[in-house]
Amino acid sequence: MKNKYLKIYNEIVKQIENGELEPNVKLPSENNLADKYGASRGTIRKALNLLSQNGYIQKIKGKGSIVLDVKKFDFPISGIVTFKELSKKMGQASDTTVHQLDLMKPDNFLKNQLSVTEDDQIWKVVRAREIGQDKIILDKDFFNQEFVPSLTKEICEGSIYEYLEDELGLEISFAKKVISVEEATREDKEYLDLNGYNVVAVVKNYVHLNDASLFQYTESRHRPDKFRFIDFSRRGV
Amino acid sequence: MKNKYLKIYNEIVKQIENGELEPNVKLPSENNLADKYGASRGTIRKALNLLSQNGYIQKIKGKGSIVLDVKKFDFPISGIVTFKELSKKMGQASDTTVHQLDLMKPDNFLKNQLSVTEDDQIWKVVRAREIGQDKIILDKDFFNQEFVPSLTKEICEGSIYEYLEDELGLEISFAKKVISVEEATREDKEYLDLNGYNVVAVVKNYVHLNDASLFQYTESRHRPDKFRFIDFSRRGV
DNA sequence: GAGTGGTCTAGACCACCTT
DNA sequence: AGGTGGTCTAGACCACTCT
Repeated sequence: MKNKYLKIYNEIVKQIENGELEPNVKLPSENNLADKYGASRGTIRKALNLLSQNGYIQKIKGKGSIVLDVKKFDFPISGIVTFKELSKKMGQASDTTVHQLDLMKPDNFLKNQLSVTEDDQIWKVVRAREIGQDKIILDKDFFNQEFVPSLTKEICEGSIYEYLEDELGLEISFAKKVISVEEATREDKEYLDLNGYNVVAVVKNYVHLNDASLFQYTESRHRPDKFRFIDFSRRGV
Repeated sequence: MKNKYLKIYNEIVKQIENGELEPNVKLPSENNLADKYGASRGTIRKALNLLSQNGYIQKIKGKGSIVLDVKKFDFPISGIVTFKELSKKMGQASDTTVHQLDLMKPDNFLKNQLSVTEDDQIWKVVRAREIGQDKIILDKDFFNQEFVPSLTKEICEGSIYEYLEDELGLEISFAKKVISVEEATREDKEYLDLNGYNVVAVVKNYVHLNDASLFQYTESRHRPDKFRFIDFSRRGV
């Protein structure tokens, strides 16, 4: 993290999360901060815009920037977050069971979801996620082998993302998520503790790399009473 | 719209949505665009970053910016979108039935959701939304009267947002949404065509004005098979 | 009128990719 | 080596808010 604006951003985030900067107090003005951090106003503005986008502050023209009550915005899953990060945030014991790990030819469904041809090979990973006592989430992951040459049970039991980013150096860039509610399949009922529910909340995730290529399709199927998705958005942009 | 970077952004958006700029083609370089639009590189970068955030392009360091396939990203409800905009996008006939429109004292639940005191008065609006043949969405809106002095049945049958923004000049700034799945209440069953479902997809929406004050709480309750929520997000920020 | 955030400019250096 | 996007600077003018 050598970027000055990121350092400034992170420092202020820490101060807000610590409580050093309390909700509703005003930040110093941009010119003030520029002096304080030895940066130009442009760099300060870049940091403040990040804070604004992520719901930490509100900028008001002619007045200043005020700190928002970030505690009221409990755990933000907005964006791309992995199961491991999530369960850590919730502070609960978690466990992963790998039910399937195969290299296969894409069927028609997958050829549609991932942009692959007949010849490509696809990794299929099916994992049940346990938080607290119950198996609550069924993750079905599909990777193009072109990007992920090898995959082991051990990797799947931990965080595949860590492996992809740290070991393989893949740079995940953006994702489209589609959230819906579907009837529970036989597979859902077999692998999850559905507690009598006959529907699941489904998050379909299309993950792209830095060069915009689509390399992963994921379906995350949640027991409805344990599902929450939080979205923070600003009007206009 | 007098901002130069917004004009440039909108021009390029139009070109992408028209098909003048096809997916996977490279945009001109930033220096090129700066000449072309008679702007500085900083202004061009502002426009391009907007395009990137909204899923129109992908910027790749050292190479250039490429156009993403925006048609694959069908209707994006990401962010704050009103029912009227949504039904227009889906190109279907739509209808709104106002079941309740009252000025009331806040109960404990509302005092928690909205930041109001005993003395404030709250508008409560309950509306059923029909798309196609079925009543699919039940909207329960709560406004602080401090911000919305008067409200009529006619306004509620159209778009409350248009009224708030155009007539009252309120500037909606940001919102937090929480998506979950809940058991259908007696109210849901009474006002909606639930088709046998006993759960609903619920979007709880906390809407803030420009000065960060919370002025509206909304619950949008959807029949599960008709519910979709789409989220586009970039990693890191 | 003084202070604030929003926009825009012109120039500089860097890391990265292509050739 | 030359082009590209990413960062940073210093200065300018504007619209808005407060007093």
